[in-house]
Amino acid sequence: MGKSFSLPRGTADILPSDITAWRYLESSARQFFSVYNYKEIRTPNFEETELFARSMGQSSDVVQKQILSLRSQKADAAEDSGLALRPEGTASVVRSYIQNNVDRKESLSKYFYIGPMFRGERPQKGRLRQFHQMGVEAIGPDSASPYLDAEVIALAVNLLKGLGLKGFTLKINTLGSKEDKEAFSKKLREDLKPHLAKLSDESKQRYERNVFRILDSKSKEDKAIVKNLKLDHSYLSKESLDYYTKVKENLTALGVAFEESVDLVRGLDYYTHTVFEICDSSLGAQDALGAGGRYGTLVAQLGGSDNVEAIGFALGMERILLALGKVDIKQSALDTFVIAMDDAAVSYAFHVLNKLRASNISADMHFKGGSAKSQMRIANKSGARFTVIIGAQEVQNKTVTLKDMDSGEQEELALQEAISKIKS
RNA sequence: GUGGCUGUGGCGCAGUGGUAGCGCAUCUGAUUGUGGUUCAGAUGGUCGCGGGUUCGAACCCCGUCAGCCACCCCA
Repeated sequence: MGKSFSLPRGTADILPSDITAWRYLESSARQFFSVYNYKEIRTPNFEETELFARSMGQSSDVVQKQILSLRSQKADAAEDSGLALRPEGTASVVRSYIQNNVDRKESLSKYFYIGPMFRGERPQKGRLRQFHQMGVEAIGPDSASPYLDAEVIALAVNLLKGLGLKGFTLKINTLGSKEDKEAFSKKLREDLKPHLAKLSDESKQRYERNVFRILDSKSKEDKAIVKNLKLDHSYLSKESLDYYTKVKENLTALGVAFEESVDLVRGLDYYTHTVFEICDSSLGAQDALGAGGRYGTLVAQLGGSDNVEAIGFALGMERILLALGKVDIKQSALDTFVIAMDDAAVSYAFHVLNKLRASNISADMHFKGGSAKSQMRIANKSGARFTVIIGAQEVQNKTVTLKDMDSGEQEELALQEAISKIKS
């Protein structure tokens, strides 16, 4: 026996027994994306580390602590390659958009992606180091429309509903323009200053690094202080407020229920204006099924044109699956299981197996033989609708015995007859 | 990254100092070529890994790895 290996921390095998749920999730999602006219894009699973730092924000925890860097064998052992596994999808999609000069080809591009993401966090329920997200990005000079904000949010909500989820809530907020955001950040610092001593240690750090995060602190003291600030949208420009009002009107028109939450902020720097979050309380601490928002300046920040805006969201697929619980979808059953009653019948049974498959009938058999009883047990466990029994008699008569596993009835037939019966 | 809890046959668990059991699953059998129920029997574990204490450890101690829950962070 050699050394045995186990999964790297925070990763998971998706076994055949899990696949049904995954495929259900993916195919429903693709259906929704297609209905909303979003096209699939596939980007590499790794990029230049700098891309993530510039997009998500140098100070964000994801960039500071959770990036999994690649190390080149050619370089010194200590030297990293400047490449990193992607912690999210947006940066790559925007990079690709810019690199391919898509803004010169069309005024609005609607993309979706599905794939693995990587973050070096300590694993817990709903949080893995390799996890999967599916998301949408609408990018282009024409993307600055409150209708598009509503469309993107509605797509996320309807997709989750379509999967059968019910217990989730949508929260929305606006951060305003880049200028508004800066003004708010300043105001927040001033308002919090008198309370600084009473804030939790984490929030003291947040005060310096990213004040907004204090707003969704889980500490009781912090919550009380934040509540007392009586936050509102008074720092917003009229344009930003009007835009936000439009988004809400459009959501209502689409029948999308939402909660407004002035203290909803996102951890990544690139968000401006509309932000939203979809939570499901059944999930525990990691309760965000998905989140997204508008990013007004990201494209320019990454070297694209100034007039190109974007909006998008990402959904955590493992979390959706957790929230769905046991997905009850019938597995596609095996059509037939072939049984050889004795060694002499095996080669003819093998021939029959092949004929069945050639006729597009799913079929399997147990090559190791064994008693008729044990083979029948295996056939039963396989879930096959029919058993095709081959013994001396069938070999002699060039026939097969076809047994219906539900009714238990069986009859000896020519192979062609059996095939048409299975297909009917 | 921090704290708490956990780690025993494939799975779920019991066993808290004298070298391991239970349920499910698996396999075999219950008259000659036949399943799902039932009955009888059988296989399977150096008790996550590495040290230590002890005459003796699954059980106590230390370390380590992994999982879970919370913090943190975020999808």
